[in-house]
Amino acid sequence: MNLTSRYRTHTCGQLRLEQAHSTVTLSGWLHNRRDHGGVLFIDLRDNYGLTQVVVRPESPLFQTWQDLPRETVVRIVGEVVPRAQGNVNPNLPTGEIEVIASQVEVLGECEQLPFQVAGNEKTGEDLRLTYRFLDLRREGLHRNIVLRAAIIRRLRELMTQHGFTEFQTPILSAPSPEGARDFLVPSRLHPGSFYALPQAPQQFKQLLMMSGFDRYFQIAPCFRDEDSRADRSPGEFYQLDVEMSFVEQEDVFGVIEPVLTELFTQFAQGRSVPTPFPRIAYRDALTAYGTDKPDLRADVTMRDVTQVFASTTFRAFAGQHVRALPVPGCADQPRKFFDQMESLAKEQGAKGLAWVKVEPDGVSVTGSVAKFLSDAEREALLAATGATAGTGIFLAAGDPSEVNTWLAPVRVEAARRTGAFDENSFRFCWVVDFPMYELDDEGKPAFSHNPFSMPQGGMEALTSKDPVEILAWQYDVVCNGIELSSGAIRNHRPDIMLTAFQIAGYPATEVEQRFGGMLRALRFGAPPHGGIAPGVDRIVMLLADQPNIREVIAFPLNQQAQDLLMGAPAPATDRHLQELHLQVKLPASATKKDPSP
RNA sequence: GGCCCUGUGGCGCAGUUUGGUUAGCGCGCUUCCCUGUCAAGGAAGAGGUCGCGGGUUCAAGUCCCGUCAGGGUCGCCA
Repeated sequence: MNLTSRYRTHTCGQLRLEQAHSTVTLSGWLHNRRDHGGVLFIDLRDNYGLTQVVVRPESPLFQTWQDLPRETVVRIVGEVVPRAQGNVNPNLPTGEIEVIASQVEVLGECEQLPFQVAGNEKTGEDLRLTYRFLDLRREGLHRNIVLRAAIIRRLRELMTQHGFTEFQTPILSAPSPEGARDFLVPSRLHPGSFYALPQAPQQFKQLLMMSGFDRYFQIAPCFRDEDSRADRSPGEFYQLDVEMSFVEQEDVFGVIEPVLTELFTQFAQGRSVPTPFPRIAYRDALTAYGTDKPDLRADVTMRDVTQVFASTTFRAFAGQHVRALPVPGCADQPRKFFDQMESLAKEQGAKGLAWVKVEPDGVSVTGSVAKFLSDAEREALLAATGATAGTGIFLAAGDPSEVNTWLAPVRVEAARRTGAFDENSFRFCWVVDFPMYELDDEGKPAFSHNPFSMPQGGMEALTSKDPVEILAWQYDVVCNGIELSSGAIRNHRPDIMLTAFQIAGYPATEVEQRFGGMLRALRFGAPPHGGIAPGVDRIVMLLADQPNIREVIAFPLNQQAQDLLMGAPAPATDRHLQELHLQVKLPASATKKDPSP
């Protein structure tokens, strides 16, 4: 690798004692200046590191250097000298040397900064996004983006080693039949018609399996017009899109689990990656963790204790589904702890959160609902939860579709507070056995997740079972409570697909009309196949230990899906609209901000 | 679309609960001092219609109403 040019003989992270007494040229940004009056220290920064440049008052450059604002881009020529004993900076790779500058040339001037690049001062995110190029110079974000590149490079290597071939699939494509909102692109050649940006290359990768390529992968851009979250960027994201022919569910796991394990171990920086990944059935995940993306770092689980309160006289629990969350080690937790857990549950929509604490005798309990429990209920509750002295038990009662959700954040936070939480590991799991159908508002079966998944049991299950009892060959891989990916063994049999859609209320004619391309391909010799698509941004977010996905994306949109730096989206010019045969009709809400006189 | 939090010099924050003299602090910026710092140190200084509009009051950064903006979250994300 040769990085030298007129502008530099070395990078700012390169010089060591062995280059001492040689003349070098460096270019970079003026990171920081320490002016001692009689001696001036400059930190020069580039992508590779920092080098200390020294200027003395007898130098003709002294005044120039004193006047240069931070973040000015300069080229310097100087002599590398070893630092005196005691002046070595052990925190800096280049800390054993410094450069005595003899020439300086300003390559790029810098105006007053909106925020400081040096250091780790907090800054509002909208300002950071407006000046993203400055933000990206800062150490933390810069490092995240470099890490992202290293992770993606390693993913390519690992996938190639496993026999996968990398593809590119269209960006201008057809609207997705199901799912999130599409981004549409108007067609100039076909007035009134639109392309859609792909929400995922789902159909293309299946078609590639039918084309005989056997193992496909792509670092695939995906576009969804949905609202953002801390772990979900609005508009666009990347996924490691994978598809394999002649496989069953365990064969997909057998490839992806080693890839994720190897990737995470390499970049884990001391954190452990326990294997094998546990397989948790969807229904069990809801019961034990209150969510289908459990954070296994929290070492406590919920229990269904509806039976304990089957004949209770306590009105809040009577006739309800009751879930218990036993949390050991609560003996010393103050009342405030329990109150805070209750507010967590309330944020999820719970009306309240009951709790009791087992006293040192291991038998009696105190707490918000202690006086409402009969002796029999108390004993049954302790037995059902395995609670012993000092265990706090949180209790939520209500509709089965809601109670789990209320306790989910309590489970994680209570574990964190009581030390039953493993901060230093990546805890993966496979969530499996998703239901194929669920009942909609009118009580009719509807696809609960992916309509193109193969039902477990195939045609026989579809024709003989109650739809809500049918499971799909569909799975998620979850790490530390973050859903990295969904995946499935696909339905490659047209007859089974038509029957599956029929159960969800779609007549064959409609399926033929909407998914004709896919059905046609299935009729010309489709291999059994399946795949998965872990989110690249979320992987980087986990490995960079960032709570927000925008910290691992160079140029993310803000929550309103705007690019504050480039000014997108923006109104189209009249010429654009004319070429595309479009007229803009603004909603009332968009015009009221600018009332005409 | 709903809910929660936030909005005070260039940047980050305190002050708002309980209205009351000149709105504080840190960083940055300007000027000066300083020959070994690496978050350099010291002295002085500039910089604010407290997001915007309306209201209550003798008096509003502080209370009330509305509105805008940013973040989080629910819906949504097959």
